Amino acid sequence: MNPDVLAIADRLHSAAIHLLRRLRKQDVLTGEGPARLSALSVLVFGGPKTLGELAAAEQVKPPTMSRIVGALARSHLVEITKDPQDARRVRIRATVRGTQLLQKGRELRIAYLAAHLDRLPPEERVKLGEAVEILKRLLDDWG
Amino acid sequence: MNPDVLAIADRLHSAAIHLLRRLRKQDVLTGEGPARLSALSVLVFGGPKTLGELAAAEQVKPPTMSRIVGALARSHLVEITKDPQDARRVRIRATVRGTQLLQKGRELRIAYLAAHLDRLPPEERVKLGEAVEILKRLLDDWG
DNA sequence: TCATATTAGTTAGCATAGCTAACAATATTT
DNA sequence: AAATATTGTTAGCTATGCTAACTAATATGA
Repeated sequence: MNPDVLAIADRLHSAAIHLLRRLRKQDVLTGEGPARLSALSVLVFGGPKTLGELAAAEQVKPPTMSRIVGALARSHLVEITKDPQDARRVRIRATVRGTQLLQKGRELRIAYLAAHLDRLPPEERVKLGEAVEILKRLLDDWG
Repeated sequence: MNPDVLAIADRLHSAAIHLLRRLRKQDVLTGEGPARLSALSVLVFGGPKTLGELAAAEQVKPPTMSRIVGALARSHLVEITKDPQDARRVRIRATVRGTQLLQKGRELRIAYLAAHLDRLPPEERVKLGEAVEILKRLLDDWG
């Protein structure tokens, strides 16, 4: 096995854990946890979804997503309606308030990250941006 | 504010969340959760630490680390001894079994990641590796 | 048609992992 | 010696992950 892959996997794992710990400290300022913000983000950028679709998009089991959506609904960040075609299904969509809150979280995260990303040489920032795209594509067709 | 930074922050956040959700499914095969494996990793690669040092390294509060270390000790993955110089302090170090378990987790993660990283063109894999180094350095002197 | 099977979500209950507040024990400082 | 500071632990809250077991609704097919 290629040792480069070993090192990349280790460091990627570690970096992801520590990055999220940093960002979580900012995210809590929105009053919602990371799983809720992430689900909300899918709804804001990807449009309305059923619970099952949302669970699949977030790589989470339906009961977990059910609770997350319930909390978002109680905070009036999403709206739940029954599907008229199939009464088993629920349609979930972000409210205006949900969209605004996501935007606020984005700004908090940016203000925080920017202070650090700005210390990188521009070419390193570009490299990081490219790598994030690679990683995003990798995750999208992960299977 | 540079919109590139906004996009990078968003996608980096999202990618980190989704990557960890994927990897967690592998990590549970070791029988220990991600926070425990991460703390164990610090001990294995960084040598023995006090509880406070470990909490700081993991960007977590002492009570959280206290519980994590307690669980690791019950599984005989770390050993706890009192500091003879200062009886308030505890020294925590990985046992042989802890080191072996970490290695096993590494192998599981690799086997899983490698199957996906291998599908990337080599130059993209190199880019990803470089970006991870940039990110690691950024996190290390985050402050 | 009506019985059965499948699918979509929810509820209940468990574990991990984060936090703060309050405490105990030990060192340090005055 | 007494007050203060440091180090960890305990108790108890919240959030997020899971599986198992359930309800309700749709699809299938004898």
